[in-house]
Amino acid sequence: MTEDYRIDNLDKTILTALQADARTPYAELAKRNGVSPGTVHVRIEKMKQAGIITSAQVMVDPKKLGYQVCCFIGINLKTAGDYPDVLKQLQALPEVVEAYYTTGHYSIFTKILTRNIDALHHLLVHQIQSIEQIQSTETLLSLQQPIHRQINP
Amino acid sequence: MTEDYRIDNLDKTILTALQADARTPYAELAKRNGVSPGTVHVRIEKMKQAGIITSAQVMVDPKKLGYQVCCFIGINLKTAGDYPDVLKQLQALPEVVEAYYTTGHYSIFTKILTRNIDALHHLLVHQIQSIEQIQSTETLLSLQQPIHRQINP
DNA sequence: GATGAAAAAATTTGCGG
DNA sequence: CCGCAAATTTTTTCATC
Repeated sequence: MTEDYRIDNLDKTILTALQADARTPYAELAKRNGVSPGTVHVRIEKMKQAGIITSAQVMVDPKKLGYQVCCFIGINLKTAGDYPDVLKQLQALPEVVEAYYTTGHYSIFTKILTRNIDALHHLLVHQIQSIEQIQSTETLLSLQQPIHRQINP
Repeated sequence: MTEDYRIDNLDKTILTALQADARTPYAELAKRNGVSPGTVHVRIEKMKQAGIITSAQVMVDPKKLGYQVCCFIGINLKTAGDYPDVLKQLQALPEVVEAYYTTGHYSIFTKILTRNIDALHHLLVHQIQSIEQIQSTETLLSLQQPIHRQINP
């Protein structure tokens, strides 16, 4: 989290493996790379310190939790300066899983998960479009997500 | 990965903790919930079996790896039927970290990470717009991502 | 910096309630 | 289905190269 650090090849292979499976044993990573588990440990700690590794998260399948609908909502504000205030209100909606401040068509671009279409409708009308600083919204419904991966170190 | 499973309150608190930190010790989760580490283990295995937990991933900060630019590219196809073929070509581009098949403005909606604006320009012109089944694209540049979280179980 | 073995910690298993 | 505790595996440390 502190200093910069330029990763080498060993770091890269370790990182790639951990991006796929955060619980790959250090001994396994060590063997694959012809180094000792101690070295693997040191490298991982350095990448954490450098802020390259931000966290280890268990990933869930939203559908299996009952969140069947995925969509993007592009938002346009009445006034650009209202951005921080609107953001705060979006933050309070747990269905808003991502938000981006963007140039182009929209001021704010969000990714949304809801249990079903009714819930999306309700969220859109009663929680989002009712935010007074919002001028207009546009919804893109996702039918499928064929690509879902992390960047290659 | 096999059968359905309706999660209860204990599963929920375990899952929420692991979404934030996949390496929270089972003993810690057990203490927080007043159960034994063995029980925590059983619950986690069940959620894995049910496909609720899909993986544990180390998350990286793309900027720290030199990927300074994040954007979305909406793609329109000449013919809707070209979708599988175009997808295959997008899959081959590691900068395309997410792709969605969407209704609305675009046929395919992608999230892209590149090292800098020049790299984005190159990717757009020489790798994406040069795919012959693509009719048009629209780029939304992300300046900031103020919300980034997982769905609440 | 890296090693490798020893120490500490966490996970997994299986018996019994 | 849960808890306990033993057995196993993994992580972490540290003296040494």
